[in-house]
Amino acid sequence: MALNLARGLEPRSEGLVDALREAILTGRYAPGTRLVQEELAEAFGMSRIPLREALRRLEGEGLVVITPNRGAIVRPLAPKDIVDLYELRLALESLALRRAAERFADLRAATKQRHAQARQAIAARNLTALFRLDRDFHADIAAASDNAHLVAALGAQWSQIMRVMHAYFQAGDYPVDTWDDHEAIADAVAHGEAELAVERMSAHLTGSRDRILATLRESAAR
Amino acid sequence: MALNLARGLEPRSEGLVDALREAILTGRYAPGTRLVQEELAEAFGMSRIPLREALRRLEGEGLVVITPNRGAIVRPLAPKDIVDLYELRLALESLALRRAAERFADLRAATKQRHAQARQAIAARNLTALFRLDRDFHADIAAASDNAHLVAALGAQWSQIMRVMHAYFQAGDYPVDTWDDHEAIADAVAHGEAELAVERMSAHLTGSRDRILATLRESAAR
DNA sequence: CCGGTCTAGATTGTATACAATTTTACGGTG
DNA sequence: CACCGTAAAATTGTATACAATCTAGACCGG
Repeated sequence: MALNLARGLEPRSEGLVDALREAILTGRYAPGTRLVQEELAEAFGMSRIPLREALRRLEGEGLVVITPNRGAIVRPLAPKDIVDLYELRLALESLALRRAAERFADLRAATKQRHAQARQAIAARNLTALFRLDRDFHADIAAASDNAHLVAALGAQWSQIMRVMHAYFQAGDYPVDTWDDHEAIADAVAHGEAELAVERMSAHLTGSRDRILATLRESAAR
Repeated sequence: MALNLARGLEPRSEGLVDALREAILTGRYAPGTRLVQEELAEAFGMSRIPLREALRRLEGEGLVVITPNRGAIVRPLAPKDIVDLYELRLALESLALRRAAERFADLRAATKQRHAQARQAIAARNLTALFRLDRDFHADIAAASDNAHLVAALGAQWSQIMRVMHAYFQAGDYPVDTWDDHEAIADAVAHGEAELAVERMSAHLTGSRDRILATLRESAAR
């Protein structure tokens, strides 16, 4: 009975959903990629039954599109999707910021720490770490809203955006001033200045969105 | 060549997801209800394989909670969930209204027509029809926003609220002034007065939310 | 009576096998 | 060469069977 703890005790499909989601979010399965059941089942070392269940789960999350009798693909994302997603996201983040500012949530220390870690990650060209640090900031704000459904909605939105970024970004593309923006937003929240925080978030997201759109156009042109 | 529109030709799990979702949304399976696979498979006339896939799909949509080796239940909803959902919903509806007002979307005729149909439904004590008419108004606004992701987010939110209402409402509980509110909102949108529309929506939703919370408390007390 | 085993039944998890459908490859025809 | 039918291969859909796990109740010692 060696390492049965990691996998042996829980159903196969449990870890599988996370593994598949991770692979889709990190772009290992890029938008539009066909997900052939037997290949995946082989790759993850199980039969097609739990695999199919995992695909249905991800279909429900909006990460996968399943067409009857024709199989599953990673949900494609058009430029219009990016625009729509960011529009939606600003509304969600604004709500989160207002709720966080109401209770004077103080994320300044954590944000500052992430800023330092980000410098290291940039030096090391560690794109994955940068994404994670970025996500953590926004997740902290969402959590500070104390609204589980808002957290879920923001999480779903982040997943979609993340897929494009991982698919088309290089380490150099990551905007340097991200972390300054974050600190400015955390400051406003800590002082209870919700509308200032929202304004800063709006600028932050617009910049981020336009950079993604530009990168997407570049990739399409090549 | 041949049109494969026929229902009989598509996989069993397709119609199944819709049937199960419908049953959950209409409260036939109320929040907290255990969903035993063999029972359901029997009821829908198929084996557990497609049924399990449907449950996973609904899990991804947030309507069902699956615990490993212990089965699925209809996701429970606490009063706090209602509050959070309405807070989220107002943010989403506001965004939709602003986008709809930008393009002076004119929903007045459709809204007026639904008002008339609602009168009949009230007279006939047809609660299901009332819910559908209510949903159609909000779905129209969402559609007018021309943002597919916003539509999806609003749809998910509506599903959650709908479950509580179906579970605890009687026909008499449905607020009469709903349809006047809708017409007032449609008027503001048609005139491009976004902020007025938002203000009216806010009042509309607050009233709706408080009525649900009151009904919920009543049910709990009994 | 209380709290703790322990076993039988109920229920979930998944591999296998096969049916249904789509895709691909191919040879004939104009 | 393009255009079809058509059969083979690939792929998806699902029923069955069995293993793994949980649940409920009987039983027992305290």
